[in-house]
Amino acid sequence: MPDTNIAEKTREKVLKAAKQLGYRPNLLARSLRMNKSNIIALAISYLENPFYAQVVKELSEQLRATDRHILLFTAPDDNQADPALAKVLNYQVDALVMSGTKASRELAISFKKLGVPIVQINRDSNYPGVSTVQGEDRDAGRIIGRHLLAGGHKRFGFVSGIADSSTSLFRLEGYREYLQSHGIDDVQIAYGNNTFEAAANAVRQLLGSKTPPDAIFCASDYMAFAALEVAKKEFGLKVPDDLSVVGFNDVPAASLSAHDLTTFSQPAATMVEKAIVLVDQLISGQKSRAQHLIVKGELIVRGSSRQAVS
Amino acid sequence: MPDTNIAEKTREKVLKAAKQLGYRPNLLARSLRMNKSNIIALAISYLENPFYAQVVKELSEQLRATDRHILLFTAPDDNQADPALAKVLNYQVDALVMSGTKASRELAISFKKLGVPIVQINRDSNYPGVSTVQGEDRDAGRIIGRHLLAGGHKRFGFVSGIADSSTSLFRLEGYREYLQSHGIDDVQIAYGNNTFEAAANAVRQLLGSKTPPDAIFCASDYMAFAALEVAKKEFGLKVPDDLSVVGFNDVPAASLSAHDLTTFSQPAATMVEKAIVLVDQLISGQKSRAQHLIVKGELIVRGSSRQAVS
DNA sequence: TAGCGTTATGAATACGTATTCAACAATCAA
DNA sequence: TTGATTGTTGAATACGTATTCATAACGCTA
Repeated sequence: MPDTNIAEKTREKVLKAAKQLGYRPNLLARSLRMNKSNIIALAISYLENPFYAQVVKELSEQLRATDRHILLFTAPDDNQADPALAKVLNYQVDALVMSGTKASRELAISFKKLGVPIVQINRDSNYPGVSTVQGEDRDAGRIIGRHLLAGGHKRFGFVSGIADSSTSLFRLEGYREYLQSHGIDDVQIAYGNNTFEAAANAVRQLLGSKTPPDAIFCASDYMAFAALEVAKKEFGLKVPDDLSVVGFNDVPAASLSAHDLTTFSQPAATMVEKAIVLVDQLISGQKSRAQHLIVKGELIVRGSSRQAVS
Repeated sequence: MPDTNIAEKTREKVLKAAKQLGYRPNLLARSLRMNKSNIIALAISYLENPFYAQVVKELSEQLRATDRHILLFTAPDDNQADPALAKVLNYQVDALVMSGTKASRELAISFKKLGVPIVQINRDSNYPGVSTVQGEDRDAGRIIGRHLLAGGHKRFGFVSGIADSSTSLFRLEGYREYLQSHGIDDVQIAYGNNTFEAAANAVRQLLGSKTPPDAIFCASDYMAFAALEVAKKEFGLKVPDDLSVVGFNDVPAASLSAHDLTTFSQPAATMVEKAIVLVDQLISGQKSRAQHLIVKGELIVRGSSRQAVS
């Protein structure tokens, strides 16, 4: 280990070089030489949804501690990350973190071949080399089902994200499962695709049906805001008297009295923290196989859902 | 120009190399050689404010058209971008775009020395080599002053961002100027520092005073949401009967009936578009001096402010 | 003075790309 | 056939860094 050497001379040099000559190490050259860029690619969708904005913020801030930075890729939605990511590998990034979107199997395999770990936040995956950090989707669905059933609701709706999004599917499964085991077989489903407008349309569809639900579980707070808007403004419904609305994520805005949204929490900061731990373990070779973590949350009951009468 | 050559052979090579060998050009090596990375640094604050999230999204998407990507730096607030940016220059980025934060004079000079253009979105600067894209801050302040005065208000408040933030200062100046020219000398100012909690405290301070304002102009929609929350929930005020609240940006959520916020629009997409034009002109040497652009907006009157009686 | 271990210093190499230059083959005109 | 022109190819170089290897300096002992 030839690195614990002279003190005075090195100090002199460092001082001279750094200050006097204004020396700036070229990080690109270093990366080229070291085969390590200290750059993490982040592929993300739905930045207008505060949950994902939080993910960006947290990842950037937490990564700063180790002098790493984010190369940002935005994807249109869950299934269209690949085109944006076509050239990620060319940047020699140390890892790829994805949130609100996912990699195709082919892309996952390309990454695996090159030894670049992929960690997905808030999406499932069983592709080789893809690790995940998820919330308690299925359990949360059950808990929300229980909460709504206990509130005396009769007809249940669900506003999903993109149809094949794992998070939406798991949440729906838990929801359905609980209701089914209590004699409710019918859950009306509409697709909000994680955008405000599509979610508003989905709610219009649900509430405009012959037997509109009196309880709607939305797969994200962001879509739940659209639900509240449409229900109150367009259908003149009182929340929670005529309709209960439940969201997911516990985004800060959910606690505003203007929304007062019942929701299931999913702490972005914690999820990002775990994702970074995974990235580090996978880069260092400490773990070689893909890991799958769950971050716990809890039901936050607020005014948008009718309470159980006891 | 020796680039329009053989067709068959090149095709063969490309096909062989690209597909068969899985060749991936190393963008870092290319950048090193070309002295051009196709990477734009983005320094941004307040990602929890949807306006800035929009900026990130727009910049990323618009940059994709030219195959450039964002290296992301998040700063705690207006005045603390420098530490985060300490090593930007080492990445050989082609330009630095800043929004919601600004560079120090020293940093600006470092960038100028190295020929790396800086473009600030939504912040002013007269530092050498720093271009800006701003909204109509001063005019907007005047227009909001006129709107509120016409609404019959008597006591005027202002919730500012960080004290020395140029946008807040300009907006306040226009606001004050209009009111002053109509005989109102007193504007009560409190500092919300662009965070929700600080804005809530600022509003508590304003509304808790002996002569609380009946009109509050907040320097951002995000802070205006805090104002609405505090006014309604903690002070039991009716908006706009007891208090009018006006924001700035016309963030999508402002149009929700839950907020129904009167505001002055500032289109993020357009601002980003102009910023990219500036970046391109400055990189190509088409323009050498710093440029300063204004993007127009308009007053969007909604239910959070009392209307003029005619 | 030669020999030894420690430590500093200098030169060389490689990372993967783009550019440049020289060499070479092929085509065509004289 | 020769010369000129054009097109094609290969080798060399440079970008800025980290590593490696060899050399040189130093203090000490035999």
